[in-house]
Amino acid sequence: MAQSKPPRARKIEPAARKQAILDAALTVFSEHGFEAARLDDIAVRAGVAKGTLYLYFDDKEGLFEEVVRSAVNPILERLSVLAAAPDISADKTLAALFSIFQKEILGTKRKLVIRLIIAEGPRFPRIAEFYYRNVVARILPLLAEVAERAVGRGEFSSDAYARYPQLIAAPLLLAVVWDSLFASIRPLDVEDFFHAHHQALAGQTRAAP
Amino acid sequence: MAQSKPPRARKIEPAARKQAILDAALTVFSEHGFEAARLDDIAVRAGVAKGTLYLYFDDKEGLFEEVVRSAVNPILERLSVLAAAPDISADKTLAALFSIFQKEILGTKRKLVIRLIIAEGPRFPRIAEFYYRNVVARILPLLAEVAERAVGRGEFSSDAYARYPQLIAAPLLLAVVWDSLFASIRPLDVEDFFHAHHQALAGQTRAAP
Amino acid sequence: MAQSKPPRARKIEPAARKQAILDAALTVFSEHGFEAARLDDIAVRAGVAKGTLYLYFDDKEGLFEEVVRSAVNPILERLSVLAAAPDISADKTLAALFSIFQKEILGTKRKLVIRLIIAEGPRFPRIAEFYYRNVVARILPLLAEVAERAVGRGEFSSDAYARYPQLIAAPLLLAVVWDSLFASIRPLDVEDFFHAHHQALAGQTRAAP
Amino acid sequence: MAQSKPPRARKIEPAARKQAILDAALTVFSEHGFEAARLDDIAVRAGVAKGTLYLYFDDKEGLFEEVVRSAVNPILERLSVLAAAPDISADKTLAALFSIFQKEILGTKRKLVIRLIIAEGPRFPRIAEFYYRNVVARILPLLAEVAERAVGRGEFSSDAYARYPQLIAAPLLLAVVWDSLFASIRPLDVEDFFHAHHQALAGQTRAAP
DNA sequence: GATGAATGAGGATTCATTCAT
DNA sequence: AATGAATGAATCCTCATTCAT
Repeated sequence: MAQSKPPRARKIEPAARKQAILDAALTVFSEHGFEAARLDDIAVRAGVAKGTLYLYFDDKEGLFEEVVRSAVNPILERLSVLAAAPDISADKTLAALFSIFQKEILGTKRKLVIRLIIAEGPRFPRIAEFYYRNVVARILPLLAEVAERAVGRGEFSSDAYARYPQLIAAPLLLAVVWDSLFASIRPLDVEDFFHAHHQALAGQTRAAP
Repeated sequence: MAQSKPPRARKIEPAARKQAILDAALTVFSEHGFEAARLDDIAVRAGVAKGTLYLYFDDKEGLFEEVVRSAVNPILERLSVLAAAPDISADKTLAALFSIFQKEILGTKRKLVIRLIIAEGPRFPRIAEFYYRNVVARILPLLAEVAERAVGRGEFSSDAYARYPQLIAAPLLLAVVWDSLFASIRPLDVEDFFHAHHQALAGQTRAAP
Repeated sequence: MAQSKPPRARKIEPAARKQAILDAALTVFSEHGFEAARLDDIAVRAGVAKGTLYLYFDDKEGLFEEVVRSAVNPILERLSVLAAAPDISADKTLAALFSIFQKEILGTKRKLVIRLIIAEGPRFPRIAEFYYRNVVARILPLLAEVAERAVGRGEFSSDAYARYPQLIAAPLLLAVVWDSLFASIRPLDVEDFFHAHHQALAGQTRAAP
Repeated sequence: MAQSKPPRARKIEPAARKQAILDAALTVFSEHGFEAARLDDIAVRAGVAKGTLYLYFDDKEGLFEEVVRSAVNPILERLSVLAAAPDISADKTLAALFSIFQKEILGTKRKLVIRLIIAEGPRFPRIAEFYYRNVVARILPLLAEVAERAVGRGEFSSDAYARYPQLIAAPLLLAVVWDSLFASIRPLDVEDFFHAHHQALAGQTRAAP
């Protein structure tokens, strides 16, 4: 009866397995929120046993925090692209910003992360702080700088944008929230919306048709 | 040390009792989210027994929905004030809007409701729709009208605000979210922020100091 | 504004009110069993407030016991009729027994009491004992006496009935149980069933058609 | 005095564990009825944790139904034995029937199931129907057949038993009910009782002593 | 006496976490 | 390392009972 062991499923890279769990967790946390999310669902969706989760993460909270952290990383990378080319016109920078945001955030599951942070942030101060330090505190100065130059060149209609770059980002936030709450009631044409925002920033008026 | 139980609460106006429960529920739901909120906590905070909650509400969901509905009502009332005086200048209308928002929303627990809706809306479509129909769908046309007139009079720098009144509201949303997430890390001077937003809308630049 | 008090609902006899409660309780206990029966339902059905139940009965158990006791009383009365005329033929006595049982028990809510006793008796030993002393211990000797005379006269096919009068009563019990469990699946023609039982007791065979 | 928790139960055959739960549940349901039975008690008696019950059964109702079904199965098996030998005399068949009933039902916890069905059947129509289809509807034709042959051979005193085989079974039911209600007040000598029933069926009279 | 709002103990069920395999 | 059966703390909800009116 000597028989070699059945060909065991190809060894899965631990890193890949961890990523599979994070992906599954992002989906489930987004759908149900932190409390209502069930580790069982995450395990099933990731194709692992429930106990396996604990080999990669301390507990439900730890998993949640890593979900957010890991989903934020790609955002950081895109930011550095913007940051690396600060000399181009405000026009181009904004176009890039909106385009990146639309393709890399609204068009992916990462928009779920933003809603997760808004929804669960107050109960996870570490998450809120992490997000502030790594995203908010890095993008706002960038936007402020762009706005300052734009004001100097007359590209922006008001220097308020330089003092409060949040004004530039606010419609992006609104788009995310609108999409999660009202998409099925009244969809938002994000591209046109961002375009209008861009016009407003520049103080332009659309040519009469 | 036998201490007699506290005497049963004297006759309390049922409406007052219901309101006490709603107040307590708003606080607890806001602090913990729908799932993590414990009815026990709500009961204690409202000064009633657990079972009493069920005399006033069907179940946890029913209580949650009424919390949102009842907190939205005052907003509706303030809106009708704005709606009733549409002929004044955009300047004054915006000033009133920002003032009302700051005093009646950000300055009260009602800001918690907005965050609750963002956080739990996707899992309570009825809530999201209720909020859309009763608040969003009523305030946006109002803002659009103000913007249109303002554009006609040259008060606004771009007609984009007339097409997308969400652009006027977006900073208000950001203020709520910022307050709930980052207030302790970096507070936002809301008054100044709204003032800057007002300037941006008008395409004005602050006079050099 | 001197006005005589509104004509208050005619004072209800306390006895009548108590009976109304007992009637309602019998129905509800029968439908749901002791544990699952809700005092709220009983109160509503009796047309009184929940607290009123406690003016007439100690608690749920006390109410249950009185329901059974009071429903058993009429049975006792009918028994004494049978007992009072012991000299008639077994034939007539049995006919009277079956008729009474059918009309006064199976045809009324009292059949529910028998099932209640079977169902709840083990948890209410006082009830079981009460029923034994007041019904079983009184009817069985009666049946035994009838059987003895019937055997003497050759009216019964076996003296086993005199030793175990339960054999005479067993089909009555079966009829009650069958009715409560299987009536909707396969109804039992009780009249014919009792007639057959009567024949069996007498050792008779139905004439070929 | 810190005492370590008892070591988690060693690997137990799942089937055995399920059976242990069913056994415990039968006992507890019988003692208290469906509603009053506490799952806690069942779990403790079965030597498992509360949550473990839900690994094997959907909920309290599901557990209850399986208790009945699984306790009925052995009855069915005994029935098939009787059914397999239909050619022997009525005398022997009845003797076997009474003997099986006494040993396998009255002598075991299965008698509790019969009372459970009587007590809870009306609120569990599925249970009542299951019992009717699998036990009642199978045993009655068997008894009818036995009775018919017995009548033909002159072994039974009346053909009523062939028309209503329930008359043969009624004393068995009575024995179960008597045992559960009156055993402690006045025990029933079941063996003698069944013997008397047998005599009555045959129309025999006990020889004078 | 009657009422019914209020109470709070009790129990079914869920699910994060553990650990023997 | 991976599994998933087992655990039991936690929580929603019910309902018998009380008591101020």
